[in-house]
Amino acid sequence: MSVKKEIVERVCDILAKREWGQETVQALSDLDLNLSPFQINEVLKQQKDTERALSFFNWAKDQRGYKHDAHTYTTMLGILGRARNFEALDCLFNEMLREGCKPSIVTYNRLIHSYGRANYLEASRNIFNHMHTVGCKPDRVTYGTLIDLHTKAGCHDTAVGFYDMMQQAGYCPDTFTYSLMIHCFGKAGKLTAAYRLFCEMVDQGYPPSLVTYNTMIDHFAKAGKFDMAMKLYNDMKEAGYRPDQVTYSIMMEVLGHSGHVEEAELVLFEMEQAGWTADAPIYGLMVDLWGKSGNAEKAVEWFNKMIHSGVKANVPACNSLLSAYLRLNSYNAAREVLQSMSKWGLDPSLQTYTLLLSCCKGTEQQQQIDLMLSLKGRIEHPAHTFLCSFLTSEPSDTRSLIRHFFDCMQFEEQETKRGFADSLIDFLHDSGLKSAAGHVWDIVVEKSLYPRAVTDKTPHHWSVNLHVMSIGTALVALLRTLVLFKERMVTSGVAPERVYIITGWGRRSRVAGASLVKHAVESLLNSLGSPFHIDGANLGCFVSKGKPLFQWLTEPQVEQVLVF
DNA sequence: GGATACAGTC
Repeated sequence: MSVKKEIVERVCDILAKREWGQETVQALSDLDLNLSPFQINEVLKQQKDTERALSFFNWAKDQRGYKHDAHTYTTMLGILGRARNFEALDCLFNEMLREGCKPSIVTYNRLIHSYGRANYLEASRNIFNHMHTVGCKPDRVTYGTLIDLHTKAGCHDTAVGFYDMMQQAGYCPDTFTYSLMIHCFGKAGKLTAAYRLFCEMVDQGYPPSLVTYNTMIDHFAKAGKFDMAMKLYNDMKEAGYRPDQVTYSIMMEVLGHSGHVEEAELVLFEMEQAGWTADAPIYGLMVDLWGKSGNAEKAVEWFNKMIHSGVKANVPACNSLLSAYLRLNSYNAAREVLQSMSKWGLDPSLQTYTLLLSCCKGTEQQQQIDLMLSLKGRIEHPAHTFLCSFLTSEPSDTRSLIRHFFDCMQFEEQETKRGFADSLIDFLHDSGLKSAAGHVWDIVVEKSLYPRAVTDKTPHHWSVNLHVMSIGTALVALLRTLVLFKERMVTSGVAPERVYIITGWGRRSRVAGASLVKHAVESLLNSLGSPFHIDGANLGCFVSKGKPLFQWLTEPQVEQVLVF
């Protein structure tokens, strides 16, 4: 081992031994070394604990003749970003500038990533714009990071915008960026565009990576195009890739969701034969698949298999098991899952609470309601505190309460927050608390949790997309959006040519052709005598023209329904 | 020497 490497290891050992303190400082100075920024950086990279990393970083700063460089600052900024300590991160970045250390492209890329992963997307875009003003030219990684962040937030159009910008800036897409965009189009439901890019990358001489194959296979499979998924799976093997855990997970999920959970089990065994070991997420997937198929015995069997194989249960796996029991109204078993979680030191997540909330619906037996409430009350999650204060608050306080709660949930994934919001709105709507449900909808729109729900295809075509929502959320969203459309028409004085209400026709529901959302929307529209109708081949889409729509919206009995 | 992607709770 080189002397340089040995020094780095000795420093790491000292740091790992104890909490940062006087003893650490003494031990470091006993080494009597003049560490270079390179070595400091190597040490920093190995630090898992943010506080310790920062103490070491500050200690280094005080060493005689030492000065941090762009690499060490960047690494430290990355560590703070990962810990979501933005106060310290801003402070350190300012210090970097003050010290005359010029941020590099990597520094900016890390900042963009740090803010974006914490859902501060606007801050990410501001940094991107700031780069231009200081003459730092964004590179492929910058664009790739922004594409990924916006894809994850569901802002697919913005992601495409960054892809176009990247090409205008003179960068051709590479394997990495192609994979990102294929994922983006797939997530946006544009399978054809995704596959077109896949073919384009091959034509351009960029070989698809294992990740590209996995992504494309997943999107084909989720869209029900199993022949294409299978073809790519074979192509992938022909290209010399061996399926990895992700490939196997994708296959298992597809099989499970199309009613072939036993085949999914076989894939897991095949995966083990191929030398991979099942981890908590893979076991969790089996628990989930059996649970969703209504077989709680098999779900718990796999859960126990996980424990016995020495894999520690994680929160998602527990949620899957909990969900399996709740689905069958087995509240005592559900309670035991919650107790086990607490015993294992696993904190219930927002999803745990969402599951319990979704179960509070459609129950008329007082005994079941009581059981549910006792389960929910057991959970120490901010969501429970929020819901309790929300249900008892003065109407004038509700909006600020909701806003504050979602502010506290800043770091949760969009999808998770959307799931909670959906259950909450559905629950409130179902309980007859329409006005409260409307407030929640307004705030989640304000927080961009449904970036694709209300869109304008062109200035003359407006649409609202309800097809992934629960019934209650879809109805609340529809009424609120109609109010919005009406206000737009009033202020602009212009009526759009077409207005679309997209409900889906049930492709995603268990029984094809039976969309509960569509039926609920249809009855509401019919009961109010609306001008919306099914037009053309899309059975899940209601259409109307702007002018008759405006007239209808101003009818007194309609206005009455819209005010809540 | 420092930075980016795929599956898995709903």
